[in-house]
Amino acid sequence: MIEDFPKYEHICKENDIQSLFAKGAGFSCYPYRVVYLFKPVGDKPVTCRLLLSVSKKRFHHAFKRNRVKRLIRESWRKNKQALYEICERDTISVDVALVYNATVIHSYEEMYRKTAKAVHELVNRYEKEIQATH
RNA sequence: CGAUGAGAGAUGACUGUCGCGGGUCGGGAAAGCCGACGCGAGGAAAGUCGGGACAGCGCAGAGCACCGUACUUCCCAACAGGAAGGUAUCCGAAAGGGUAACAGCAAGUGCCACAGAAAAUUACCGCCUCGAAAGAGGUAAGGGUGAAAACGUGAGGCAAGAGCUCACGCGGCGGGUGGCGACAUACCGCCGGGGUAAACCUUACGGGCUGCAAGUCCAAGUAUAGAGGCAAGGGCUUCUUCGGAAGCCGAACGGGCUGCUCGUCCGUCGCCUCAGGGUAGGGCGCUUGAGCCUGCGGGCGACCGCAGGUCUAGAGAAAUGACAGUCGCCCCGCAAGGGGAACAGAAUCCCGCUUAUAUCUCUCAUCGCCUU
RNA sequence: GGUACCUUGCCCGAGCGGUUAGGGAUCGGUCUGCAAAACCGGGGACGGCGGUUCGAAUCCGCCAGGUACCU
Repeated sequence: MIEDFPKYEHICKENDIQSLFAKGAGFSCYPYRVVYLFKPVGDKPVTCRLLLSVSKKRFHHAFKRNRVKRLIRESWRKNKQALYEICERDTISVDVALVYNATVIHSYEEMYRKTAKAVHELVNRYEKEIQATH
């Protein structure tokens, strides 16, 4: 059970972000808008990368945006294991963007449940896509 | 002990588990590997309002424009910052304290709505003189208008009046005296003034422009804008075999000298050689500095000097977090217990200012009460 | 991160120290069988807080909100 969140799991490159939002599929799962893109692993190990977005429009103060992003990161690293299991099984990588759409800051406990739900939903959608292609 | 005012400071502590960003060390051929140690948000990190450091560009020179500052002396790298004073004004019974864009409308120009006769060389009702009257002249005390009406009060004086004269008061200029100075003045002489400079402006002093997305290096890679050489010499239109030719217009045109002018310098068509733009990626800039702490000395003070100690974030779509517990702090409750903790997140770095802030601590001043 | 600028009714938009123009929209009326057009009339605003001034939308500070540019 690995619960870390190292640098290579961040999406930083401009090109990666553009291709994720251009090609990726998405769904809403309050308080998130989830955008994801499965892609072949290439020469690197299986990786589930994450992009966070908390808009200045919804939170004017920088310390509130930081707070939300830290809570999401914390809950993501605790919940990403389910996603890794299916990726390891099919040897495929995935880029995920979580856009925070709520206008209030939830407690950590609640945030944990919401993120678990979003990851669960993402896994379900992937399984359906796999079944459809077969 | 309490109240009021001013100033200074703090911005919870510790333990465990998991996680993040830098650093150092060890292992490893290397890794998105393993391990150890240590560091990791603020007083405002904010606004970007001043001032610097630093960097690039520019800089023969002169003038103008533009911008900033504005009581004095001192401090500071510098400032629109600070200290000590002066003056004005406000609060207070007093002690004392707060506030001030605080140079000049007695240099010039402009403006002063409505009302009013008149808003600056004024004269409506008045008052006085002359005149039969119409009117002419003198005058600015009183009335009325207005935010503001040609120093205020009293006396003398006069036809009536008026700084016309005198006393006191306000103010200006010159001199004396005191103070480094702003300035003060129960001193002397001369003078009499509407307001407005956050109106133009005047005076004095100061100011190159742009900002780390500054700038610079690397690998990859080529546009033609850079450099050099040969050489050539303006612009427009038409034709063209793309070499050039013809016609017309003008004595040039374009650019640099960071807004303008003078002045001054450079370039112009084509060919060859060198060099190597933007975008995306990585490195440097990037944290040792007008640094912090302690002690001693100097100064009313801001601050300065000396000695010793110390290293205290450095990211890059951007780390500094989550959970649990214990002890402090505040609130509710007799108690068990329950609840709460403001404003707010570094982005090149400093010094200030401004704005947002819960709670606590300390110092000083004044007043009140109690005890000795 | 840095640098310039803007804010006047529901919307657009003049105003540069002296009662905040005008147009569109809206509401009421006239006209019409009803509406549109036309005509008449009404309500409604200087982003906020201070300062200068007799007087501030205007001049000067400080906040708030918004826009553009630099990569």
